This record gives sequence, structure tokens and C-alpha cells, in this order.
Amino acid sequence: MNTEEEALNFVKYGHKQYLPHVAIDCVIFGYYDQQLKILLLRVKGHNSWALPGGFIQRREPLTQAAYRILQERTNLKDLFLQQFHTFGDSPFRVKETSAKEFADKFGLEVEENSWLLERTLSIGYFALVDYSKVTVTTDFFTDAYQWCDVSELPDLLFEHNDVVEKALLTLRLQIYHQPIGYNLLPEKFTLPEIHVLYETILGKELDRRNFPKKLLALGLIKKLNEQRPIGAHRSPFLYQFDKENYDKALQEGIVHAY
Amino acid sequence: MNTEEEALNFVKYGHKQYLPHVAIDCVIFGYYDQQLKILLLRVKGHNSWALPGGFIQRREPLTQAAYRILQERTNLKDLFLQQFHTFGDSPFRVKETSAKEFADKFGLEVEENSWLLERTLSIGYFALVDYSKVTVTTDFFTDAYQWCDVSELPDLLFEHNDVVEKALLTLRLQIYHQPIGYNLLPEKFTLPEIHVLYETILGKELDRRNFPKKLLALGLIKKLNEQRPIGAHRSPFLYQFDKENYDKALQEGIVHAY
DNA sequence: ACAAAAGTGTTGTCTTTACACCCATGG
DNA sequence: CCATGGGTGTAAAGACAACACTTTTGT
Repeated sequence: MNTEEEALNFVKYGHKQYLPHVAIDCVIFGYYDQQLKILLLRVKGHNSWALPGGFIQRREPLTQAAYRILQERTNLKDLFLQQFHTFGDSPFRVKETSAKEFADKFGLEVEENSWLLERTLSIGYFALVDYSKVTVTTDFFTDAYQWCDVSELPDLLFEHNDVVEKALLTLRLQIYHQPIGYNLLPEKFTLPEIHVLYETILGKELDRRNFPKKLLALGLIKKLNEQRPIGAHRSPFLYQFDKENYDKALQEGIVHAY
Repeated sequence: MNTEEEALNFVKYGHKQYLPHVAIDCVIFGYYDQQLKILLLRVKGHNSWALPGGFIQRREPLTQAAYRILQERTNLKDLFLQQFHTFGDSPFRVKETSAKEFADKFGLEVEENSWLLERTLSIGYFALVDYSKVTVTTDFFTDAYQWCDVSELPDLLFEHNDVVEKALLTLRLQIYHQPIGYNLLPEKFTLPEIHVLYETILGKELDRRNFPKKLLALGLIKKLNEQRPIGAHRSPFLYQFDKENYDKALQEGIVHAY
């Protein structure tokens, strides 16, 4: 959807191809520069940022739609993607939009009865991606992107700030019973790297000596016989996820006792 | 919606009042006879059972719709209700229904272009209710109800078996970081009662002596100076949830360490 | 007095936390 | 040789798991 013609076509006839009343929004977490970032798109002709999102094709399974939308933006295939909440309470998600409001927001004239003006619930997914492998694609409605630190988010369009917050909460809870990191880190990583990643996600300090003990005890990572030169300091060893144990933990959960 | 006329009206004009393409399904957990039960409704003129559900009014916030639907069925106001997943992947949730299929299932003739035949995603909520306070109301589409043990579910309509399974999984995970029980038990309960409840939900045995220690240590329950006669045996003491601590734990989560 | 269920405390084991010194590397 | 960051082990405290006998009550 890159030309104005395609966009107008989408506005006018999109409801034939897509399900109205429901959309998907994606919180795409990437990890870079020791910070947890999320991908934001700038809405064309406007100074506001929003989460990437899209609609579900009429006969497309929901999960597949989420993967497609994500892939359209990031050109990534292999990633961790998870539904976390469906939003339908905020004022914006309760009422219809007027054509005027829509024109103000997106700079596009639509007819008063356009399907895009109807009330639309949003199904939230979050993804964990390897920042370095992502190439972002924008489309007609968006003219820029940025990776924004989660602690420095601007005011986003719609209720997207709430969506991000809920995604973060879910991620933080989840890290307690699922391994996380496989999709955020390169294949080989150092202990300090994964350590800072966990600290960043949880938003608190973790003991530098106890933390790797835990991961090793759980069998989630294994030490490689390689080191990575990092400049003027001692070279840290490289580690790798033990994919077998990792996947097992993903399925069974790391259950904490009662 | 109790008469055929109302039902036909709903089929024909429901889309003016309700959002099409999205519905809510409720897994209502009740606790009774030392078993975790869920509420099932029998679809009229049919031998199949289904979860209670309904549609969202055009300008009704999502959460409010879930509470309304639940209340219409159980006549309960104060309860724990939580969204857990939105379903849109199973074959039934991907394609449209034919008028014939609909007639077979619900014994009601609809026009081929009825809004009810369109693809409909389902937003799943689960509720924890005090079984003894529930009075179930059926409507035109349903002619019976039962509280069914979760381990003895029959084949349900649509993909509702999957929905129940996911709800159970969510509940079991949740019990590890949120207190559960306030809405499943009467105000005053005995230790054996809450003990069996937890065992039932988790599907495993919990030590009879360690279990209350934990709850008391967390400050979630407090002992009352009352006992309940239970026939030919020693009278157990009554306990109550410490609402203040309970609510705090609900918000902050009982976090297990890393 | 007997049967059935409730009440209660201790100990060993495991898990978690806290903590500081030496080593490698490049400039 | 210095500055910076990486690597590593131990001990104390707390949490968890396992376990059995006594009390109450109604019949």
C-alpha cells in the first residue's frame, strides 16, 4: 500500500478484503544499545507516532494475520510473537470516528460511511526481535520510523501508550516463567549482554554473579569455547541458548513453587 | 431474548445494536462439591453444550460488555472477571457459516446475508464465581444449563473445548502470582475448603500443613474465632480473606524471585 | 469406644542472596 | 602500568518439603 491510489482503494473497498471492527496492533520490542526499544511509525503529514498495525483478511487466521502484519513492517520471518490483550474500552475504541477527525489525523478524505470510521477493537500482539536483523518498511500512511526507548515514549496516537504499557507488564510477568532472550539477542552473546537485557526488561538490578548461575542451572544457556574481543578490556566468553532446553521451558513453563 | 419473535428480531436486526465480527465467550468457573466446575448452556433443540456468550453493543466498552453478558446469565454482580485470549484461528473462526449450517445448529432459519453468518472472532473471558450465589438464566437459544466438572467436559460447540483449556491454563499460571479464591469461596471458609480448592485448580496435591502456613505468611487469610460444626467430626475453624492484603497482592502480584 | 476429619511443629534440604578480589585487554 | 570491565566462589539466611501424632465430634 504505497501509492495514494492504493490507499484510497483501501479506504473505499478495504472492507471487502478485510474484517471491519477489528484490527491488530503490534508492540515490537527490540534490544539495542543496552536499552529495550519499540518500533514506532510516524503517521504521514502529522507529528504523531503510532504502533504498527493492520487488519485481518476475511479468511485469514488471526495468528497468521499478526505474523503477516509484522513481517510487512520488519521483513522478519523467525520471531517470537504473542497475543497479550484485546482493547475495547478507551474512548477511542468505543465510538465511531468522524470523517473530519479521520482527515485531520491521516490527511485523507473518506466518505462518511467508510468502514474505517467504524468502531474498531484492537488485538494487541507483542514481538521480540533481533534489532540488527530488522529492515523497516513504511507505507502510504507512514513516512518515518524510529526505535524508541520504552522509558521515553512520546504521546502516541489512539490509546497506544496503554497498549505498550500492558505489553511491558505482560512481558515482565512472563519472564518469570518463560525463557526470554532467544529472539532479542544474536545467536551468540556474552553474559553481560544477556544480563543487561534481563535487567532492562525487568527494570531492576540483578546480581552479576547469581544471574548466570540461574540460567546455567536451568540449562537454558551454554558456554562456548569462544571469546569476543571488546576493545580495551578483557574479552568476555560467548554463550548460546540451549535450544532444546529452551523450547522445553517455553512449553512447560518455568514454574515457581507454591 | 426469550421469545421466538425477539430471537428473529435479533437475527435480522442485531447488527444495528451489536458489533458484528466479534463476540465474547465466558468460561465461568464455580467451585462446588470439591470440584472445579464450569457453566455450560444447552443449545435449544440440540444435544450440544456451549459456553455462555454474547455480543458487544455498538457503543459499549468491551469490559462492560463482558460484565453484562455474565450478569445476564448468572445474575451476579460482584465477581472476578478477566480477559484471557482472543480466538480467531480455528476453522470455525476463519470462515463464514452457511444458513443451512446455522439452521442445523440453532433450529432457526436465517437469510443468507445475515450478520450472524459472518466470520466472528471470540474474545474469551473467565470468571470465578461463588457457585452458591448463582442463579442461571437461560434464553431463547438455550434450554438448559449444567455445572460441569472441568475434567469431564463433553464435546462443546465451536472450538469451545480449546477455549476452556486455555482458560484453565491461564488460571493455573495466574494462581502462582495472584491470590485466587476470594470469588470462589463464601466469605467465611475453613482451611480444608480452601486447601481442596487450590488442589483442584492446580490439579495436584498440596501439603496439608505447609499450605496454610504459606497463605498465612503472605497475610492473605486470617483466622476467625469461630468454628463450623460439620457433623460427626472435629469442628474446623473459619477463616476469612484479609481483603486489604489480598487486593494489594492482586495488584502487585506475588512475585517469585529470579 | 470408635471412626473420621482437623489441628499442629520440627528438621533437613535446597534456593536465594549478599558480597570482593583477581584477571585480561588496549591504550 | 593504568583504567575498565569480565570472571569467579562461599557463607549465611530464608524458603520449601517431608513427615505423624493428638484432639474433637457424633454415633
